[in-house]
Amino acid sequence: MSENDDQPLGLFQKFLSNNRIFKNREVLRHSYRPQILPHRRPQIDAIASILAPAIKDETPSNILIYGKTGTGKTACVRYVGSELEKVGAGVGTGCRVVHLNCEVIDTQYRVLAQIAKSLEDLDATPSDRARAHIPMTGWPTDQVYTELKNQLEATGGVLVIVLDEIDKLVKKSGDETLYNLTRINADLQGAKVSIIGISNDLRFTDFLDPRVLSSLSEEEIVFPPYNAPQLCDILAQRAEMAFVEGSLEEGVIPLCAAFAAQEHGDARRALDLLRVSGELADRENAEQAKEKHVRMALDKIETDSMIECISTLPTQSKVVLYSMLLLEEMDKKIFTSGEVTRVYREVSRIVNIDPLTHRRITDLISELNMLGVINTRVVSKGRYGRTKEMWFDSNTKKIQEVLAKDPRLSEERLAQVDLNRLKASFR
DNA sequence: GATCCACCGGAATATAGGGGCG
DNA sequence: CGCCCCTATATTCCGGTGGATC
Repeated sequence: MSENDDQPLGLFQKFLSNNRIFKNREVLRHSYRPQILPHRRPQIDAIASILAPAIKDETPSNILIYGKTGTGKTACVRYVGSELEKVGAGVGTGCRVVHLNCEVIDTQYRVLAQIAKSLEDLDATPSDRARAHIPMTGWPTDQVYTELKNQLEATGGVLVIVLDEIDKLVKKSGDETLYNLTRINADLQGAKVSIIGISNDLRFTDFLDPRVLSSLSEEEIVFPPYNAPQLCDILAQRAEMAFVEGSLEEGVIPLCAAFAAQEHGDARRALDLLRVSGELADRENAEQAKEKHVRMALDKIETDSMIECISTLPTQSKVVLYSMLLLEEMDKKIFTSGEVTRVYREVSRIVNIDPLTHRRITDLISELNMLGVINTRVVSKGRYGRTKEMWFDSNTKKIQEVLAKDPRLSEERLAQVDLNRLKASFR
């Protein structure tokens, strides 16, 4: 590690010379958009033919797209969208596409504001630039709505609004946004709006008003999960660009594909596996990425994402999580929300934090469950009530380490928690 | 079977903090 | 500044309930 310290550049020398594994690692990132999307021709054609009327300045049908994560939904829509914009510009009609990720932009206000903002960014003319743009907060929502309509009328043409992860939007703030958006055409003279909704959840339409649903799902397209051979094709295509020739052991790609196929055919996952496998091989100066690196990568990806997830938790959630760790330490492998709350109250006193109510804690517990940090299930214990049970299934050591990094949960403070007294109160 | 515990989880409401506008 | 709007977090209230025990 330190033999070349006396040479100039010594520290980074080996990184410069070492390109035994990767040729171009960027190709393996999610953000990279390949020109060819293998095994998605039918879906691309379907989207394109539905959107085609936009070129003739007619309103395309709204589309709902279903498919699990990593099945290429976003990539395909982006691809068709950019082609449409290109062709539209050539013919001289105004076709514009706005892409929103509803996981981030999850309220009606933000959706409307973001659409308007994207439009401003697209229309580069100075007069539009000069117009007062919509603040990210502050206005009444219907004012934003009116302003958006004005912007649309000003430029005319067809606007395709892509609502990625639309199920998140509906779950967090209901279908009012969609109701307004699907009706916006009725209020417009010169401009036309068409909506593409992308959803991971097949059943999210249960939450929708039937009128919204029928309007939104004039067309439906399903993206099936990739199977292992298809994933192999995708990986092979990228690997050719990303890896130095011969730096991949033969079995590596099929193995990555197989792992990812087990997990609902997630191409993103497969690419992560391949990239991390390469990185691990690179780091240990191996000639080739081998199958063992894939297995190491599988493990690394899992723990890395968990560490990231836990360390960015709000303090209160960390305290709740810590309380669960204490219970685990007391040899309670499964514990109820009531127990967690009791331990939590004790911990919150020592850590000097305002204690939350039980109700709030159940919400935090549910969040931890959604994040996959713990597992929960609701069980009835007959006469002894109904409660939510939870347990860890990954290594608690790592969680402990990550939590300890938070200054408010430092070792010294937590040493004050009287385990024995707590334990006694559960007998 | 009927009962009834200990909590679940929806809804309404409060609080604090971001901001615009006149 | 006061007034309004939006969001996130949290509290209060409460109807609802699965199934072991009576």
